[in-house]
Amino acid sequence: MGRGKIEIKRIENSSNRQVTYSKRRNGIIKKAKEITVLCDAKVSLIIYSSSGKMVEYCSPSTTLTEILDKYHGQSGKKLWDAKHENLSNEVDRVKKDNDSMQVELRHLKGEDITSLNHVELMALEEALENGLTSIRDKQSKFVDMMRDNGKALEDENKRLTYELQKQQEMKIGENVRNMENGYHQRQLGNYNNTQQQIPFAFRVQPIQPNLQERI
Amino acid sequence: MGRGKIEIKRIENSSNRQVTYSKRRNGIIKKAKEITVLCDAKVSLIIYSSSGKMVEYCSPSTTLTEILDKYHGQSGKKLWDAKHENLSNEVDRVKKDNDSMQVELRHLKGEDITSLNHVELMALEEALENGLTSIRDKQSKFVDMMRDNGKALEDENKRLTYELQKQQEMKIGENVRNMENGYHQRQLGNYNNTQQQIPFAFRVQPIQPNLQERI
DNA sequence: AACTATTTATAAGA
DNA sequence: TTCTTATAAATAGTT
Repeated sequence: MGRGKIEIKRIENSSNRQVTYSKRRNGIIKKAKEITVLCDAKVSLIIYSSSGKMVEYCSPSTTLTEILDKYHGQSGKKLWDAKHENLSNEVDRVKKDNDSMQVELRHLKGEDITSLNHVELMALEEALENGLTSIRDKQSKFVDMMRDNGKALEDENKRLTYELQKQQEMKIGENVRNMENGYHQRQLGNYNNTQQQIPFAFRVQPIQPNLQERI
Repeated sequence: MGRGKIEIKRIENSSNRQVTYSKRRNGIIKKAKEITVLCDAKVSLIIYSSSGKMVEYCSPSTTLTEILDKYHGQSGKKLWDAKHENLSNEVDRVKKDNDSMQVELRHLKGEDITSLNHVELMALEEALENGLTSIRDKQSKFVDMMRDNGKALEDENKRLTYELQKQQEMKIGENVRNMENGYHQRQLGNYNNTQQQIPFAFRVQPIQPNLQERI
């Protein structure tokens, strides 16, 4: 039905194919609607283009779910039963895994071990010892790090204290010289309040400990 | 398309409706086949007549299940009933449990602990120590039991040896008396083969250690 | 189910 | 994509 007759085989020209697809897709959907109205039929129609785009028609009197339910009943084919079974199996499998892990965990925590034999207990003991070793290792690294850090802070503290002392002494010396020279001092504060008298660039900044690991 | 134009509304005459249904149903299926071939499309078409009879077409390149999978993904509508939803959820939930147990197990085995902080490590260490304590406790009970059992066996052995000795001596004394009395001895065996000469009730039975727990 | 007049769908072109 | 139109195809009513 068109300017020329066409053979029913794949249209090789892709834009022609696309055009024909749109036209015929609309045609089929129209036909589906018509048979639904004319003949009281129920139709479910799902079409994917070669590019994967989907269009769907389902008679307004029903739903896809309902149609598929009937389909399931009449065709005898398993549609989602297979899926259901798969899911069920997966649940079972995962639950089994779960249980065995739960048992393992309880054993590692020293619970429910009455049923274990000597060899199993030995293995458990070894696993626990290994775990403990790893964790204590990690802990001791942590402690080392803290100690090193503390030491570094201490050293920095000493250095800063020394710097402050020096600055303070310098300042006092200068003031004394200024006073000796008859220089007018506007600054009348306590000389012990050293922070006020040190230029900003020399003020103590909190150091940022280079903790690579969380505390 | 026919001898006359028809309005698209339900055909009241039921036999006309049935005839039109057959014709148009075939027409749609033909169209579905054609678009499948011409345009590389995938089509799922399910039609129910008003009497409930079903026909189905599905492009040969695919399956209804596959189409419905895609549909499920693209439309976002849930075709699978509550049952499936529940199962899906359960799978997810159980998998989540699984994952967290897996992590816990690995931690207890001293693996993947870089991400843990000090407090978490302390907790882990404590758990491991508790586990180790339980298991060593159990182990030592087991050793005690073995030792007790060994001791019991030893004592029993001594008692039995003593009994045997006594029986043997009694037997010899009896035989000697018999010989002195001129009693005919049919039995000419070696007297050291004591087992043969002790009444059944006195024979040594292997004792069954009362091990309530498996070894 | 077959026939066929007519309507409808659509291929090709714009 | 959309419109146009010649033609193929579908089908309503009839036999």
